[in-house]
Amino acid sequence: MQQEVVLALLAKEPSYGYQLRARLRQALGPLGEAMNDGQVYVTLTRLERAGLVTCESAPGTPDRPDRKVYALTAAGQQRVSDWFAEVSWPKPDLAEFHLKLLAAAAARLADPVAIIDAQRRELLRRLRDAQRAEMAEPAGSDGALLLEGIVLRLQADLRWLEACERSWTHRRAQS
Amino acid sequence: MQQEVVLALLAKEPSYGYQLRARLRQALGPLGEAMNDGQVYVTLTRLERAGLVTCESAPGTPDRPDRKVYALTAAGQQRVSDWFAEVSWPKPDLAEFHLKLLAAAAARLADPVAIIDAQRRELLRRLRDAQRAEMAEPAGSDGALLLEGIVLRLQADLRWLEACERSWTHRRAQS
DNA sequence: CAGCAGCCAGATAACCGTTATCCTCTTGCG
DNA sequence: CGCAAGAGGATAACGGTTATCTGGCTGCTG
Repeated sequence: MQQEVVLALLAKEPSYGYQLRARLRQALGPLGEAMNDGQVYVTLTRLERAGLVTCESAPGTPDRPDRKVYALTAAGQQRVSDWFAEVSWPKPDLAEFHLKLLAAAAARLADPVAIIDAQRRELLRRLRDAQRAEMAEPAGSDGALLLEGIVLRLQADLRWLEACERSWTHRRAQS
Repeated sequence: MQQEVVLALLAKEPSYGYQLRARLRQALGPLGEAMNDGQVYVTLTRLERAGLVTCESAPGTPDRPDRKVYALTAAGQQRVSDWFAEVSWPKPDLAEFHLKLLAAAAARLADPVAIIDAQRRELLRRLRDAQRAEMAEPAGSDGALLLEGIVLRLQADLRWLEACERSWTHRRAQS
């Protein structure tokens, strides 16, 4: 999942860990902060062990410490091509929240409607944050496009929360 | 993430592995098929090791094999209450697709617009499936509510894909 | 110039979720 | 009887996340 991203970056040109991190940050915009820096190195070693990349030590400039330059193998090239050909999409993940509501009602430990309200406030907060971040990005940039997707999804989630609230207030009235 | 769900089920009443699996399946509706059966047992052993549940062997009926009945400890109760009080929401995860487009363009190994088209066809297919599954569920049921959320999200994702396509065709025209 | 903060580059380990596979025991059925 | 299917449970391999550690180099400041 993350491996393919790193492979694709290497498909453009061989590179070393820190440079890959920087390119990833730039491509993700403000969301790049959520990414873990160390994971790039973990991923690279695993890719090397899997035979998808090769590593070559390069002394670099005399003032810089040595770096390990990674490059794709033939198998790595194939993997990148396969990735581009494949369709996939993040899973629902709404299920967890849904189960939370059912469990809260069953255990009588919390009010589902109150949980929904708290969740909506949180999502509204995130929506404001995302919209503000979108405004701060230059129009038409990569980061702005990604943030637009986040905003659309948050809005869809908010509408679902309203449906949840209708359903649960109705159940509460019936019980 | 999954631990809290299992804990909350146990908060309603002590239970054993297979029963928990069945209750989870019922609560998730047709999406329950995507759940891994084995994970329930893995989660239970971890919860026991963490001191959140206790396990007691019960001989059950003479014709049934023995089962291990799990129950919440005081620490487990606390954890469930904390979970109900907490707000969280699944991460974006749009980033992976976004990086795929950038990488495809940079490496010149695939056409971003073609990737977007393929993705949209896939999402449209899933949207149809989800809507059909929603119709098959009894109206107002738990499964139907969850599927409604999936549908709303898919529609939001499709609108984002359209924005992506506009952006990328524009870039292609400029290059 | 000395010293220290801070960044570059990389490594390690713990934890968690996913998947696949294996096991025993029981029930139903031809 | 023999066998498939399901109930109930366990295990191992793999991948992603997070936190933390190490050196070496930069640049600022007193």
